[in-house]
Amino acid sequence: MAERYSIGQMARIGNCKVQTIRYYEQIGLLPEPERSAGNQRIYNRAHMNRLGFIRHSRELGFSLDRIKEILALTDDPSHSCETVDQIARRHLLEVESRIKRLQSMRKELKRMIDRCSGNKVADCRIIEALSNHQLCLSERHPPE
Amino acid sequence: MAERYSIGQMARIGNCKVQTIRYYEQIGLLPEPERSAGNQRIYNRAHMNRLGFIRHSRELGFSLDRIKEILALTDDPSHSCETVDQIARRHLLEVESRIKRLQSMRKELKRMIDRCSGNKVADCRIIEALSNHQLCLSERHPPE
DNA sequence: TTACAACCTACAGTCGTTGTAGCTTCAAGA
DNA sequence: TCTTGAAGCTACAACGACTGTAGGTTGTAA
Repeated sequence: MAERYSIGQMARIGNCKVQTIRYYEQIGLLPEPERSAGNQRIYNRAHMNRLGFIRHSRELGFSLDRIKEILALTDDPSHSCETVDQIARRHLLEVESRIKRLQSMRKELKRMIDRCSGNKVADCRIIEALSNHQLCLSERHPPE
Repeated sequence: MAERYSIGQMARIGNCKVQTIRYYEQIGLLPEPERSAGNQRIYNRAHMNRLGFIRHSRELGFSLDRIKEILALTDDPSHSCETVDQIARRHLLEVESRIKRLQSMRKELKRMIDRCSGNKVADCRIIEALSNHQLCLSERHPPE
């Protein structure tokens, strides 16, 4: 019943290279999986999901250390509520700031594409839209 | 009238190190600025905005190569519409996929925090929420 | 006018990954 | 059953995007 995945299948679904997965194992982000008689790694669905989480988080720009921290929360249910609350809230603030910035990037890209369907790219304002120093500041001094 | 910024001020606003800015100059992502009599870099508002765009994009997980591509569009208004359209649309798809993933991350973080205000972290589902392989797949085979 | 922070170049080190070399294992068809 | 080619293994070097350090110079404010 238990699904079994080779490292190659993991890499395909995680949208990364085989070596990346071995690297995650090496630094303790993924647990050492079982091995086949011939010493090849055998993963299960839990590994797959964990890798999925890591890869999405990486693509969204979070550091491996940050990801490790979040995973630790979910690995050990004995964490105090304060700890979870602190880390999760901090992460949430960052996630929300990223959503905001991506939304303004989306708006400007759409504007660019629309305008282009006219004829000239003459005045592209994507830089102005995203240089927006207010956003930086609000991230560094979150309103609390 | 023209605002003048030192490399240190740039770094502060761009939320990065001074060396990072020199590095961007070195690889041609930022233009060489004027220099003072004593050979120190002098930036203006345009540099500032450009740096802001780069830094936001980086924090949102885009590669310098991708950023260079987008900046090239805005630098040279003589690009053909097809080029702009292609690159901008591709970027837009990725931005939208990231927004989606961040939104599901946000949802799970909120759930985590709420639940915690009860008492136990017992069942955290952030991994399941974000391992979501549908999302990967839809990104790699965007619905066209 | 001095003293100290901020700048300069040049180069080494780090993090997260990717590539290469040289070998072994697995699976599928002759 | 044999073989052959893809996929796996370890070990280690190289890459992209920074970050730190050394050793010196400039800018500014008391």
